[in-house]
Amino acid sequence: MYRTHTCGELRLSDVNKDVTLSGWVQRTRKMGGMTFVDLRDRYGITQLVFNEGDDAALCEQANKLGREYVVQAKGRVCERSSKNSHIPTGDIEIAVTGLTVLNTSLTPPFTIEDNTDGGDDIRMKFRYLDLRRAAVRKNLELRHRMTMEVRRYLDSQGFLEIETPMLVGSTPEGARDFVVPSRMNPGQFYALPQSPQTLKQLLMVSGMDRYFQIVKCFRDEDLRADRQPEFTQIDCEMSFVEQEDIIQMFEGMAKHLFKELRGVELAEPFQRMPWSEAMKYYGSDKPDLRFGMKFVELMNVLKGYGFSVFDNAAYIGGICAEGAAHYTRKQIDQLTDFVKKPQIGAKGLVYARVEADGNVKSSVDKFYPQEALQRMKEAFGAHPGDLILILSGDDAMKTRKQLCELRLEMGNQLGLRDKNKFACLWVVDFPMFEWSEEEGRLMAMHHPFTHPKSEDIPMLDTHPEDVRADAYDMVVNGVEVGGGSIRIHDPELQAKMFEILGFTPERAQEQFGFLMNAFKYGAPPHGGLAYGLDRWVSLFAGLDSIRDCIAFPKNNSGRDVMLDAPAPLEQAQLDELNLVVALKDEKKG
RNA sequence: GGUGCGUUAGUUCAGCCGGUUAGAAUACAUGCCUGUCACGCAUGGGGUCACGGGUUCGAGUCCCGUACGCACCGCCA
Repeated sequence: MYRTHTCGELRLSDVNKDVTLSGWVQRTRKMGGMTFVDLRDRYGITQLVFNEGDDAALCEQANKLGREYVVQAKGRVCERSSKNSHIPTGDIEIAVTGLTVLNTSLTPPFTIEDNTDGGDDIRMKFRYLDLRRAAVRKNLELRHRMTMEVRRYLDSQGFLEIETPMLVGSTPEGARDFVVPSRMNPGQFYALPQSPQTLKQLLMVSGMDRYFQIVKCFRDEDLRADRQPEFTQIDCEMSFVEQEDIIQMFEGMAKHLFKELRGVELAEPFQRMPWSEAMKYYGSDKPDLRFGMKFVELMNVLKGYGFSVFDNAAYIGGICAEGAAHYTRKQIDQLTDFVKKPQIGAKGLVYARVEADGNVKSSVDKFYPQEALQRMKEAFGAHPGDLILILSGDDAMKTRKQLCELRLEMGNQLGLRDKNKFACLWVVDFPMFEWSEEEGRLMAMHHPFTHPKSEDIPMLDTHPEDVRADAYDMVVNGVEVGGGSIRIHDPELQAKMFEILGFTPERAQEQFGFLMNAFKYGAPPHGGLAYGLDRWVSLFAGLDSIRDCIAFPKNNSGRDVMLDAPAPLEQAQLDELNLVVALKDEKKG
C-alpha cells in the first residue's frame, strides 16, 4: 500500500497513529542533526522529520533527497513542538521510521511554488510541472466544481446532456473552420464544430425539448488572453420558449453558480439593457457596470464656440471621473498618450477639472466662457474635485469605442474594477445584421438562425439594417460570459434570412438544406444560449487569462509548446490521405 | 495582415551616454548548523548577451532584418 493518508489530512487528532504517506519532495531543510522534508501531493503538504540521534542512516537518506523526488514515508504522527499556523497540517509532523524513494527527479526548470520564479513561456513548456503548483491546480478544481454544478442545476431542470459529433461539415458563415481530411473520401474534409448550433436545433426538431452539452468548440481565429482556438461551451437549447423563458432559466443557473462557487447570493433580477443603450452610454456591447462614468453627449453643449475640433465633430462625449481632479498634468498627458495609441486611435483628449469653488478649469478655456463650462458641468452632474475627460471625432461609433477604452482605463486607475465585486447584465435587442465592408453585404450579427423581433419583421424587406433580433448576451464585469437567441423555426423565414445574407437559394440549400428540410417536418419554436465555461471560471477565479484555467492551453500563436504542435505530417500519412502539401509562400530554409 | 513591448546564468531580471574580466536574486553543488517551515551562514560551479547583417578603433548597449514570446488592433456569426 503506497499510502494510508494524503498529505493534506492529518491533524492533531491523528497524533500517535502509524501512517504511510506518498508524495513529492517540495523542499528539505537540514538543521544540523535534524532534517525536515515538506512532502506534497494534491491535497496539501505534510512535514516529515528525521533525527540523526534516532537513526543516522535514515537521516542521511533524507539528506540526499532532491526536489520533486517521489517518496513514500512510514512513521508516526507527532505533535510539533514548534507549530506552523500557515498550513492546515501545521500542528503535526511525521517522525519517519522508513523511507522509500519511488522515483528520482531532475531539478525542475522553475520552482514548484505558489510564487514560482518561472515565466509563462517556460511554465507552458513544462505545463505538467506547472500543474503541480497549488495556484494552478486550484483553478482546475474550480473548473471541475463548476461543471458539476452546471450538470446538477440543468439536470434538476429536466435537461438532457447529449453529445454531438466533432467531425461535421464546414459552414460559410462565422469564424474560420479547423478542417480534418477524410481518408475514405479523398479530397474531402470535415470541419470541427465552431459550436453545435445547427445540431442542437435538430435535437429540438427531434423533440428532446431541453438539451445541454459541455462541449469543446473550435474556431481558427487569432488568439487573445480571453480567446483560445479550442474552448469549452455550456451549450443549451429549449423548445416552446420565448426570450423571457430562456433569460429566467439561465439567470437562475448563473445565480446558482455564484452561490455554490463564490458564496454570493444575487437576490435581484439582473439588469437589462438594450444594445443601442449599451453602445450609446458605454460604447460597448459588453459594458462593465461595476462602476459609473456613463457617457454624456456634449454636441449641444460644446458646439459653436469656435473650437474647430469640436465644431467639426460628428460626436463629442465625455466621462466624469469622480474625485479625480487631483490628476497631475503628467498623468493627464499619459491618458492622452493612451487614447492616441494606434490601437485606440483618438486624436487628442480634452479635460476639465471642477475646482473647490465650483469653477471649471479646462484645457480649452480660451474657447469657452465659464457659463458654457458650467452647463457642461451640469450635464455631467459633476461636483468639485471631479475630472471630466472629453473625446470627439468624425465617426460617432468609433469615438464611443475610444471613450469606452478610456472609461475602462480610468476604472482600472481608480481601482473601480474590484475582482470580488460582480455586476451582471443582460444586453438585449441586438441588431439582426451588421454591414461588412470586407464582404460588401449584410452579415448576421449573431448567426443566420436568429429570429428577428416579431415587430421588426416587416422591415426585413425595406430597411433590414434596422431590424432587431431576439438575441441576448449575458455580461458580467465587462466580460461576455454567454449569449443566445430565439431561433427561426419557419423554413420560409429562414430562407428569407439567407436571401438577405446574400445566399442564392441553391447555395442556401447546399449549405443548410439539412436544417431547412428538417424545419418542414414540424419544428417547434425554440431558442437557447451558450455560456463560455473558460470565461466563467476565470471570472470566478479572478484570472487575467483563460489560459490559467485550461490544463494544456495554446500560446499566442496557437501552438502547443509542450507537444510542439502543430507539426508537419509524415509523407506516408499524407499519401494515405491523398494530400500533397504545397505552401503558397514557402519559407526559405 | 498590422501596432507596441520584450529576448542577457537553470529561472526571474539589472546592465546608465558604446569602453577593463557581463552582475544581482533565486535555483543548483559542497561544508557548517538539533525546531526549521521563503531557515540561516560560508564557499563554489554556471553565459554563443536569440540569430544574421551593418555602423564603429571598439557593440550586451546604436541601426536594419529574421525568429520566438506577450499584449492589443483587424478577425472572433
